[in-house]
Amino acid sequence: MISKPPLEASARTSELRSALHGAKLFENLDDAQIDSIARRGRRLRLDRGQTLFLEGDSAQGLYVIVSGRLKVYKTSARGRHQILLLLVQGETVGEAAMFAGETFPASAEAVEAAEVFSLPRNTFLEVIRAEPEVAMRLLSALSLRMRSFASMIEDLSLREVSERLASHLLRLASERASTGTIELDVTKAQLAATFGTVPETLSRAFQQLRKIGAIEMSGRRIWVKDREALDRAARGV
Amino acid sequence: MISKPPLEASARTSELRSALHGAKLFENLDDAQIDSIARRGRRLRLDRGQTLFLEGDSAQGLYVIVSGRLKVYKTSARGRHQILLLLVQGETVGEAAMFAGETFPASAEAVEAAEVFSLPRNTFLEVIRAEPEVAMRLLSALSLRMRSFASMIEDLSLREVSERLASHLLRLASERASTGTIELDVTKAQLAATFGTVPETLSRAFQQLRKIGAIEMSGRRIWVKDREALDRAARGV
DNA sequence: CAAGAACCTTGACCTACGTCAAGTCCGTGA
DNA sequence: TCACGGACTTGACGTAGGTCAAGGTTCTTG
Repeated sequence: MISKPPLEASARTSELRSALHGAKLFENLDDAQIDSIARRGRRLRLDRGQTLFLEGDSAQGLYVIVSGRLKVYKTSARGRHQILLLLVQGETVGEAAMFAGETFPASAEAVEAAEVFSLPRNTFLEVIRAEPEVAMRLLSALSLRMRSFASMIEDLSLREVSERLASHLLRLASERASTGTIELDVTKAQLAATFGTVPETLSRAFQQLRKIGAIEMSGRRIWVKDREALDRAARGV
Repeated sequence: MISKPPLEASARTSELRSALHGAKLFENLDDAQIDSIARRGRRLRLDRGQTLFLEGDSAQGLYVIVSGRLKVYKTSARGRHQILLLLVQGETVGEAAMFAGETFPASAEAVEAAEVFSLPRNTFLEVIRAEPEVAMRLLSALSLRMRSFASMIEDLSLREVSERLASHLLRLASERASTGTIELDVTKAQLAATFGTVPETLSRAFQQLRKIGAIEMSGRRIWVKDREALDRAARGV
């Protein structure tokens, strides 16, 4: 890092600034504030598969994803995984651990090479106290996350795997307001772990949706052939 | 209500004040502030089984439990229930809906006769803006709830019913720092719904723990006979 | 106190889904 | 070009746990 020429370093600094600006949490801060935050934290590079923290680690502060992707997950005694969150650029993790308890309730690792910005607990608490707007944004970020956790609980407890899959595909199809084509951006093993299941079962759920004519599939590319049917499958009808 | 003598009414007002004071959210506010809040909200009485709100209802504001108990739950298409939260005096519900989305993501009803205090959205937002400390407490309340949701997800996805039950009993046993006797304060049907299962399965899980000598049971009273065994059962060994 | 109505348990049965074991089909790198 | 590993699929199988039905026990309430 030290050996890199200044120009490169400055390019990367501005990349960091824009990433912090891009974080919903800091959206309303001005350049001076962003700079001050940027100066007070550290950057970390993570290779694919590298761990950011493990469940039970003491929580040092807040992490902002600058680039790449991370998963936050729980592991069972028998080695299965449940993904709680998939984080992309601009998202944050570790906020909750700062306000409740001293340790992380789950583990985090990079699913592809990533760069994260880590802000010490106290610095972040200062920012919150100085900028009520940041606190408000944090409240809404936590609230959204709670909502998504609540629906994961609902899914795990009350809905079948193929219903969860169908819902997920419908959401993707509408988000990417697309031609009816979806390109998965995660491996199916990861997708399975976000649904609380295993690759084999996910695979069978895909076949099930194919059999009723709701989708066609090739690799990670999926075509929605019959939205009505997909909708019915999502509702368990 | 109108027919009640003034003395009664004033007694009930002070009961409300002390309930608001008892709410972690408002702990640090002084009497004048509490009074101002008390004046700006409404009281609601709920009979056992009565609904406070349904999933999808538009979120009016914040509710503080003054007395009694409520459950917050999701319902499946097939009529099963998953309890997300059991709320007692001093706890609040509806905060998250105020910051994320317009509607409640789950339903709430009284599991025993209850009284709740309802504070309009805008009033609560004013309080938060005026009192950063309230925002901080709200952040920690949401963080704690997130943590508990995360562990529900873990339980549902990665642990068996008897493991969840054993953990739950261990927690109760240590909280009530007791003689090894636990008195359940919910019906077993409700307990089942908090574990994401049905009464029949919960009943069998109890028998399983009894069979290994971990507990003895009579009605809602449970004796922990072998803490070691219960601990092993909780960890799935 | 009687009579419901909840609540709880038990047995028989069924199914969704996890596990184990073989594949197949890539893409990458020597 | 081959081979190796990772991603994905498919089949066979076992089981946790959901459903249905029946019966017992404990609370409510007239």
